[in-house]
Amino acid sequence: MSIQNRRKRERAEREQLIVTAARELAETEGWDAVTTRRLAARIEYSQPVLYSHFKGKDAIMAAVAVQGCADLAVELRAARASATGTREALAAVAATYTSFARRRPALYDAMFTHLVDLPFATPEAPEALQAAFGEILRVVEPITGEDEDAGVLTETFWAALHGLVTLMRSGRLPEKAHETRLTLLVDHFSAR
Amino acid sequence: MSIQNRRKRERAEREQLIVTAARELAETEGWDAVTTRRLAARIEYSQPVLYSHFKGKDAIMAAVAVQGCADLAVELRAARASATGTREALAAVAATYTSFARRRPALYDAMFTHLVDLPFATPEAPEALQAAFGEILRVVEPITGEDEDAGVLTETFWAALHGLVTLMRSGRLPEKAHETRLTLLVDHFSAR
DNA sequence: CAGATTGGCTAGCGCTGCTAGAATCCTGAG
DNA sequence: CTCAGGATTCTAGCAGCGCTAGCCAATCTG
Repeated sequence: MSIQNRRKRERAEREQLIVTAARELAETEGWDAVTTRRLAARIEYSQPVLYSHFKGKDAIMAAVAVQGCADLAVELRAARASATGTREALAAVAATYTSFARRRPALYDAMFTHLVDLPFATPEAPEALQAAFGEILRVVEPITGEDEDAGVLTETFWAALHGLVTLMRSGRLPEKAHETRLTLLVDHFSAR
Repeated sequence: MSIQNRRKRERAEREQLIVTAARELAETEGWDAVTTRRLAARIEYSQPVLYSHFKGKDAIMAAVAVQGCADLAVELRAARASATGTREALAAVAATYTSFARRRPALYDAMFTHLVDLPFATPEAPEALQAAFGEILRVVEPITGEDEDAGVLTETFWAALHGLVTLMRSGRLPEKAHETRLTLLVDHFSAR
């Protein structure tokens, strides 16, 4: 019995090792550098071992994405907690969100840009993902109008943040005016 | 002289053929299906011919993207022209923008999602790109506040649209509430 | 200790973007 | 009309990709 337990534990550890290695490699050299060969070399196993844990490269990215969601949720929660007013909380969460995306671009891409077959807007979505969304929801709720749906408004606000981040990161929006754009967005959402 | 002219013309025609074939292939089967081999077969030339016109696959995508911008600019202009009030114009352009992205996802990706080394927020940006941005700018200008910059506000509004589109297309936002989100966005930007 | 089973590895498939060098075609001079 | 020279296009191949079939060794079971 205990032997199987140890085996299972070792497997889980190795799986975590893969996810961590993939994240680190992606964060330092970008996702293009995360090839199955390099990843296998990094964890000091052969390629096929990866496939005994994950269906394919996309599944590994998905696993990294889920962990990223947890990280993001933690940061957003802290931002929300440290802000006082409703508008301040919205601004703080927005700033933290975009900051996260800029500090950890590879992680952000795995979470929200790359095509990963994760369930998103359903109850089956990973817990960490729902937690991150929930943090945004909590600061959007207070600025939701009578005839508005807080969930849908949160989606809209989130999308706006996502757009700002991705367009800026790909060089389509100048970095210079980022703060201004963020302020404009928060203004237009919190003003009544 | 005339012979060189003919050659130049034929070269230009072939280049256009490549761009068109790439766009068609991408629109019917996605960018993953646009390999240099398939593209070469489609235009009935060998692979290296592509590289005598473009630096690489990315450059071909960039060329497709520029044409796509022209298409988008035309649609946005029509939408703007057919709307009456300021809020209606904003809503019409927003709806047309998201509609374009949903109708022609591959084209949209080449323009705004994929990494293409096109100059964007500079005077060197392709004319078609500036035209498309200008169309959005023109409907945002009237809703710009006293202490706001129309250009930056346009960037913000555009980013919001982009975020809505990309998150929805990747399955991260439910398609169902799209219209509602669009309305919310336009409301919050046009309301004073 | 012998046999069954699990698990990892080697090797390889079909594909990718891209390119060096051979082959072919066209042009313009004699 | 012929033919060298230059431009142009093609064949063939490189290195690397994601992924997998099948072998081999270590481990567990009776």
